[in-house]
Amino acid sequence: MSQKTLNSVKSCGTAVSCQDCTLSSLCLPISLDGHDVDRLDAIIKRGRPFQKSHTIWRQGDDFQSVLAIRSGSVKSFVTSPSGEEQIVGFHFAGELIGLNGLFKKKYPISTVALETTTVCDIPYDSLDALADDLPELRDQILHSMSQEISEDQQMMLLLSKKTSDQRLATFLVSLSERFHRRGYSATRFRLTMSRNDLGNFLGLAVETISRIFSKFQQQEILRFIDSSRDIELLDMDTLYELADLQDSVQRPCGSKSAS
Amino acid sequence: MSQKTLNSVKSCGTAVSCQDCTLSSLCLPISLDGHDVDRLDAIIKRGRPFQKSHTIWRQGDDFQSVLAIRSGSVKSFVTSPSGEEQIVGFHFAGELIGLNGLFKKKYPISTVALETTTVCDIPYDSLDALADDLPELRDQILHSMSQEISEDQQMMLLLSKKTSDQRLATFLVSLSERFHRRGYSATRFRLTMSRNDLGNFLGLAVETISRIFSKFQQQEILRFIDSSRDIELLDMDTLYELADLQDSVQRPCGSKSAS
DNA sequence: CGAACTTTTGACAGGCTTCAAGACCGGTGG
DNA sequence: CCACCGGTCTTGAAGCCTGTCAAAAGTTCG
Repeated sequence: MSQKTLNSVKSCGTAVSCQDCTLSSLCLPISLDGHDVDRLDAIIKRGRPFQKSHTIWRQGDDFQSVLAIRSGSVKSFVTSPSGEEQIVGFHFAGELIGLNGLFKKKYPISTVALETTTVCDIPYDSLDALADDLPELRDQILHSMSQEISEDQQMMLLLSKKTSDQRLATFLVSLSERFHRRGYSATRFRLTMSRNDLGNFLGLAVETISRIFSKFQQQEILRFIDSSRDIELLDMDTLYELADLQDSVQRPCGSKSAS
Repeated sequence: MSQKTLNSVKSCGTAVSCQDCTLSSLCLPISLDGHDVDRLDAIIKRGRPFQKSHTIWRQGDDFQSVLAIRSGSVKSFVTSPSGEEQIVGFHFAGELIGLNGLFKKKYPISTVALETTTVCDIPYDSLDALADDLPELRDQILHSMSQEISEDQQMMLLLSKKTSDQRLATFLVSLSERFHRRGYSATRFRLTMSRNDLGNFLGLAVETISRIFSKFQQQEILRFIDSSRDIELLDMDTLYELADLQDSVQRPCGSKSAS
């Protein structure tokens, strides 16, 4: 295994500083000079890991801080008054969560750990004060929120217009690109969420997810390795064709067969 | 008609200033003192109205400005590579559009006028410069984007989990609250979008929309006045029950029958 | 007043959900 | 080490909600 595997954030013990953190270029890719990083470093708290299924915050909780995920993964969901839940996103190492709580000072969504997950805690008060002085940080926050809006709108298109096959293909391709961008394999990774979560997120029944995975395996579009959670994507061309995705960045693995 | 009607923005000729505009409290509800309003006023351009079906900007166009809608209404949609369109929002007088273009400096969605529509044009360069000095304006922008995220996530829940009846009820209740908040009638308004647009937005076929409207009329939940675009909501209780909405603000018209 | 478009209504079909049952998996304790 | 147990995942059969196709009725506007 020459590829680094997920969830192995190098030397991220409680004592490590932002400057030394392997995620620094991911979680806050802003052009802070040494002094600024120190200031950010000073306000960040590093707590103990969250266990699988732990609720990190609940919809309606008072907004306290933004979290940078250092390892592990989480799901975020909204709950309707009648109790129906809709997963609106999965987040992995190197991603920032909780930003949209700063409007109304309450978290608008619940967030739960999908596996053992470690985070950096950035208390809002300090972040707010720091942002006043740092235009780059403000831009970074705007950037994150803007991107979230675009992603959510792509999800609306998916939920409104795509067939079940296309939905699953879109999801896999998106995950693939996301992992690739962070330096992990684009074709082989672990699905840390259950089939249930996947179905919920994609607007499909669990059984449908399962059936499509079976079909995709038959068609040799993908395969599972050992468990039903470790996946290898075999036919990216077909997946991309099905996904009909906005060219987010660029196809990570090879060019399309013809072009 | 004691109620003011939609699209009648009092004395909003090309010469009116922000200070005198009847929308000022809506489009930029920020605590600017007189001097600041003058500065904002100076950078705003008031163009001629857009005609129905006019494309205000297209997905991928260079980001130039944010628009405040003074009268009329628009639809915004994303387009997938294969050409499928998904309407992601409708916007009415007093609302700000185009904000999420400031990430990537391109508009991520297309926007088209649903009827004759007038706007105030706020060029980005000047807005950006102004925002540097005005924390309130920055907060307002963050606030808008944060709200958009929450709304989009509610739409994901709708598209993923709700039946066609619930979707239409949710839409009507949302519109009702939106109009009410802006001082218009909560029970009687004009649907400026076509059944087609409505179906597209709600993830349903045009025919389904039409059928549900017919059913709702039979059940005396609503009725149409003169045309198929002018609607009156008769049974808000049933609509709210169907909608299963997050208590956005508060029921505008009367309390629920029991409580 | 007619052409083009929007809206409505009906009949039918299909994709996905629901219901049900069995297989598989991971963790625990004897 | 292996049997057991709860949960997850898979697979099959049946049914329903909504989409599709088709045509008529209504609306808009030159």
